[in-house]
Amino acid sequence: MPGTRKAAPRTRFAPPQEQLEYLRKGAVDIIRPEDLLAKLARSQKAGSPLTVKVGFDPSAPDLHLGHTVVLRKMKHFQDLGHRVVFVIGDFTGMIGDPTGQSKTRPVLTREQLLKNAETYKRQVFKILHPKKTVVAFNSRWLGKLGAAGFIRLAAKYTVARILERDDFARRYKANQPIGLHEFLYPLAQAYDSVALEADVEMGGTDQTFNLLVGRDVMREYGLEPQVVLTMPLLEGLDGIEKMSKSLGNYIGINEPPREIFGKAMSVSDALMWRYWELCTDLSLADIAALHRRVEAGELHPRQAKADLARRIVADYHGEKAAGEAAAEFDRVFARKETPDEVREVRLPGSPQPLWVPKLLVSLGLAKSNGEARRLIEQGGVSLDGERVADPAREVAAAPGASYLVKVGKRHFIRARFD
RNA sequence: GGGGAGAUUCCCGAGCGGUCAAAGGGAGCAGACUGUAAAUCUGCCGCCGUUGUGCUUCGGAGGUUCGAAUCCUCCUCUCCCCA
Repeated sequence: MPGTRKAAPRTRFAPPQEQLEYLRKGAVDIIRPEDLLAKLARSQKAGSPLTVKVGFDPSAPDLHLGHTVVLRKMKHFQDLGHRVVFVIGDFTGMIGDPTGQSKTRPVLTREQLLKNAETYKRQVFKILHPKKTVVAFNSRWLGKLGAAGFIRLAAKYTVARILERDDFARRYKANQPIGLHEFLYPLAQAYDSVALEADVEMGGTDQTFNLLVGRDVMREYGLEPQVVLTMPLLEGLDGIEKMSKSLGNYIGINEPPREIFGKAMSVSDALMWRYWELCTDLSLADIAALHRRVEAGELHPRQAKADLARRIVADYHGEKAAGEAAAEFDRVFARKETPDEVREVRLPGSPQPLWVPKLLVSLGLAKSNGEARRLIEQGGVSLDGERVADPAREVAAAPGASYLVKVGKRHFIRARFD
């Protein structure tokens, strides 16, 4: 939508070349660097910022470390004085990004949307500058497009070009279904760039195709193509798949400090360097130095990892919480003691004794009596620090009774009977 | 519109009338080891407190059979080839 761009007060910008170097750090690819340089130069001359756009899916407002890789780069743009637009894809969310097989998504109500947007903001502003960030919903312009407008948009691209997208190509070859509407996703996203007259669009490397379509479509609408900047995808805790909520290999930035710490500690030694690089602000040179010290045996890898975990927690919960999480971790795992704070669950008391598997199920530590039983048989359950050996074991459940239940290495719950 | 192939437990994938709660792999969980891990090894991995000639599951609904994931009919969905 032309005219969206507000006339910003003249700002002083760093030399274009310097800005480019700063933005390059950590980026996988910039298409094309010379275009970016030209835009930066023009922006500096005019004293007006570039518009940098990044889109986010509205249905999953729980941000994890993987998202922060791009967010950090957005912040770099803000640091340089540019205008960052955080696009919430409420319209495109109806389609669902074809990246990976997405299931049919529920259409969100207006209320849910606003709620999700709030959740987003709360998390995103742990990294981005609140005042320097524009939040926009893409239904604002895509919703107005109408059927005719959409057809005009679709006419600007060809099936063959869409099929170039490796995700589509792969599915097509593998005889897997591709919904027609999925073809529209990249186009709708591209139209966001048209509406915002984006100078730069950023995303993970898996977004490369979508981002490039943006360039083509902008050209079709007579606009200067955006520069595309891609950031690496952070591997999840398993070190293989990309971090994602559905794979369960993520660290959510809203998770409690000790969860974040524990999860960060669980990454492999090799992967830890990747996290240092993509999830902290430590410079590449400093990370390399750290790496050398570990290689030389001067620094124990565990220590390096603990420092990493601590930094990550500190970013989202502050230094104090990070220190506590570290101490807690040490206590529970290194010294195998009980955490100082254990979640307490209240259960209705009864004069009848309670079968331990049932106790585990009502505490949510097992899905069925059978599973609970197996856990006991495998020696994974202890009560008040004592391993439960007998799956038939019963326990008094009179009001006032209380047990410290431990399942596996790190699930502690205090059960208290009322 | 015509012809063909297919839908199996979280995922991939075997099974093709009983011996199937269903091979194998992956994921997950527990135990051992450790530096928290990773790697490795071991065990578990539908439900049921009496573990059984028990119950529920193999896209959906019926049917054949003493007996069906396996055969038949219809339906839904997917893919391929032809038009």
